[in-house]
Amino acid sequence: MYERKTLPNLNCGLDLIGEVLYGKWKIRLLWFIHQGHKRPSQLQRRIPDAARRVLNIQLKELEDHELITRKIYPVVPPKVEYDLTELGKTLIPVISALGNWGDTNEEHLRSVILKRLNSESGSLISEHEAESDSR
Amino acid sequence: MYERKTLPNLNCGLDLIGEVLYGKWKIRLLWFIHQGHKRPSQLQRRIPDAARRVLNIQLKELEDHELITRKIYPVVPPKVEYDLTELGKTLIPVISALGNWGDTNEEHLRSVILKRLNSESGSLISEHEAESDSR
DNA sequence: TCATATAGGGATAAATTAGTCCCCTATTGC
DNA sequence: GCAATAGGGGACTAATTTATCCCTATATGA
Repeated sequence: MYERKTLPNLNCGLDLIGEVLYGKWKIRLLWFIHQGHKRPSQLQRRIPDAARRVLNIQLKELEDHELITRKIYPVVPPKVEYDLTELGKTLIPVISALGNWGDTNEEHLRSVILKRLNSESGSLISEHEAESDSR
Repeated sequence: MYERKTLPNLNCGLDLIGEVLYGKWKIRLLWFIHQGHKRPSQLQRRIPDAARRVLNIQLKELEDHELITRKIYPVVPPKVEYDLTELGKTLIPVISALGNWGDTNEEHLRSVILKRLNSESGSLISEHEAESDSR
């Protein structure tokens, strides 16, 4: 396992929430679990861009941080279910606020993000290509 | 400059906000600017753990994403001031919600974060050392 | 017998982010 | 001239996070 070389800051609330929420897929995992997609395979289907391995690791971290619980049913084939803990549930309104802000400003955000990407020279994709599926 | 090799997901609001808010110090930068610490040197004093270089880079990203503006006064020695844009201002309540959640659950979070760090084997620091300044 | 589904993990590589070092500009003050 | 102040940036390295590849186990169905 990877071993940290520097200690995280844990001074204020923002440090703390950052520590448990950073991770490319964590917020989505919490959200989908909240929506009732509790089994690993369901979550993987909802987040197809993430590698299985990575979801497992981030789920484990969420569990270690006590935002979700992991229940193993002793059946074959194996069955596992995640649920939000009480603490995890209190995070839902916050995540919801984040998502709403993003949705509200969707156009603007997509535009400035793509603008920045394109000006990075290599230009992975043009702003045009991004909208029309010309292939 | 570093050039991305994979495109970010920009499907939903959570993807979008993630794209503009990820970065170790960005949320704090927005927060402190909101509090009136507008000049680079002031921000650096408020966030001493961050390297100057890194703050500059993240400030530039926030500017590119139009969450802050950068005003240069043509004086010597140079003077620069950052301000939140209208869009940036709408993010303040969300950041505030994040911080409040972290503050509210401070004890629990610090405890589980440290527990996880310690169990990573190397044990950078003991839960004890963390609280008493025994040196 | 072989493929499928379910859940998971070790080793390793690639991508990304953060941090360090050193240098530049121009003025005021000693 | 030299130091301090204020704000930056290039080149490079280190830290961290994400992704890939491949392997385990068991029961069911074709």
